[in-house]
Amino acid sequence: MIEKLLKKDIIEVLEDLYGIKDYDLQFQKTRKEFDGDITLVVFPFTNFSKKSPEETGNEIGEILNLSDFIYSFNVVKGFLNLVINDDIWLAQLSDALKDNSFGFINANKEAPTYLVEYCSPNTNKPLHLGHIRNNLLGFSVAEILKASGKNVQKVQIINDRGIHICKSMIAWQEFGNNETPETNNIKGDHLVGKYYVKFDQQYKLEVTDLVKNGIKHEEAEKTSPIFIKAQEMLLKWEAKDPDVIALWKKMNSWVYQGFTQTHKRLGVNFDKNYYESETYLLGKEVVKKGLDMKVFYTKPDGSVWIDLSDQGLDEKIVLRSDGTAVYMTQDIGTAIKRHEDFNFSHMTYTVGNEQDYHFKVLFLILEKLGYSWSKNCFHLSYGMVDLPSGKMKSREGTVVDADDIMEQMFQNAKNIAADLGKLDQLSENEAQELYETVGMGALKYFMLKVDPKKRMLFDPKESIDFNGNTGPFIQYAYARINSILRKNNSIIGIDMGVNISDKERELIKLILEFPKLIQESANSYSPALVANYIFELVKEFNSYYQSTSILNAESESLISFRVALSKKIAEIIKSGMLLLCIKVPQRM
RNA sequence: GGUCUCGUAGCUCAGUUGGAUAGAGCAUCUGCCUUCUAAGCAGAGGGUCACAGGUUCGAAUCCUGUCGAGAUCACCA
Repeated sequence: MIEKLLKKDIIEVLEDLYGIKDYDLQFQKTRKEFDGDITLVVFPFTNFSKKSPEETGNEIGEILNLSDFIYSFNVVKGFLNLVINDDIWLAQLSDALKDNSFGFINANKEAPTYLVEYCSPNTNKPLHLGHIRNNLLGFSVAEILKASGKNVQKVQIINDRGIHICKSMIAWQEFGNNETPETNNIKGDHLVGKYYVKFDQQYKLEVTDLVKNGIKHEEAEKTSPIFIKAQEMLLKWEAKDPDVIALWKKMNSWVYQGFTQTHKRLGVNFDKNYYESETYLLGKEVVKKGLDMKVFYTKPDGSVWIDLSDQGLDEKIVLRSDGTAVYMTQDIGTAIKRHEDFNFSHMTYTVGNEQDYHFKVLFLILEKLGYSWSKNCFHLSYGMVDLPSGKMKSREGTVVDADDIMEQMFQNAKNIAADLGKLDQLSENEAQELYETVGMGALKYFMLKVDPKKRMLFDPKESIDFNGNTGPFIQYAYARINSILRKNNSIIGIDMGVNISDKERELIKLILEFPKLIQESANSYSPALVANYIFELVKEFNSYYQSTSILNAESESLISFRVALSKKIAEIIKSGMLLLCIKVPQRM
């Protein structure tokens, strides 16, 4: 905000002094070790001024210093450090205080619609830590986009059909003894996952047996009885066999109950679900159209392909020789359907970076088919969550289960609270709620503070931290401010004559960055920017809190100013953390 | 092998279109609760930004190459 005001003045000065027009100014925050608030980089002007960087900086500074904004200036090497007048900061803070949704832009009807897809699970096993990253990223990006003034729809596509679910179904039929979530008190998605594992075990046994009997390994993998049964079941499903469909519906409903529970605890939600069983046939029509347009071509065996070698990519199949759809076909169809459903301007797919290639191809195909909105489709490609031993592998039992880790975080929060003797003032219900808030806060912040693009490491042996750059650290600061506000919440308004300290000035500057930060994290689809910003704000506040008494300040106007400053910071912490799907406690 | 991504302190990570002496947290060590909540604060040590060139006033950031890690290149999803 301040930059905008300054910009006008500086551009004038540059034109008067050196005849420079419309130069793209480079501002940066003045580093802590120097005196000043905003720094203008003057190196680029030396070409025009024909003087040293120092002289150039001084020349510009002298004239700017006449302005009301500037209190003083200094030049170090090629950097012109500007000290802004305190009443400017106070006025800006005062404006921010009046704004109840500071930093947030409400989307009106004309605002563009952004679709955000995330989660998109298979229905044959429960969610794991990787899904937690996916869900949190997708949800958070959606919230950040909303905050930046977009209309947002959260969607997922549920991969509810195919050979994988048939494997669970067959294994349940063969070994399940009619076990249900109710009879054995097991969460539905875990129950179905159990039979998916059971299938795999049985399959391996059978393959081993066949190999012992002299059959080649490759052959054995294709002829094992249980594998054949699964394939037959898939065919029956596609033929809409009533018994198979009934079983399929029953087992999927178990899974959905489980997913709903997990999503609820995680705190994420969706505006619309797409089911692959309903969309897997979409796209075939489009392939025909694409053939007419000569975007695709047919091979002798009848399969349909696209040649992307001129874009540096390969040939890619879009329809099997038997005429059935592949993943790509469905995704083409689903994308088009979504555009019909929502007329979105942008669509984001939150999917791991192992599918980078797939989405590159998908967007290219949509473009070649003439869907101009394809250029606004974005693959939010995030890195895998790895264990110290490498990738999580369900077959090796190294998968970190989503429900387990959430429960573990709750227990950790409870234990730590007990160690710290925090239990006294709270009722049992309040205490339970607090453990949940803090435990989940630690987990979610841990996942979101890392740049989405980067792969991240999770070590199950070392539990997630509660100190330092963590969710609970931030929540604690919020609770402390709340404690102050419970004692004094009377803000008379900012006295413009109040003297502010360096720390207070730094805090005001940080507060004023919040609106821009939301826009930046929306533009870069990065909740990590929000996380790191809140951390910086809280760190600065904690230092201030420790060194400065808020309620015992020397004068009424100073108390009022400090309470107002703290309150605004608490508001930003709360609204910022909500963008990360993290709640903040009143006490902790 | 082709394509893509990544490599910053012992560990986990920041570092906005190239800018000043590369920053946090954890871990280690030293202090601070009679004062608004110590899940906190203040401080110390810890670096060849993988390596080598190049571009320029200036490079962790851009380009090229080398090494290392990962992903992907299926009539799987």
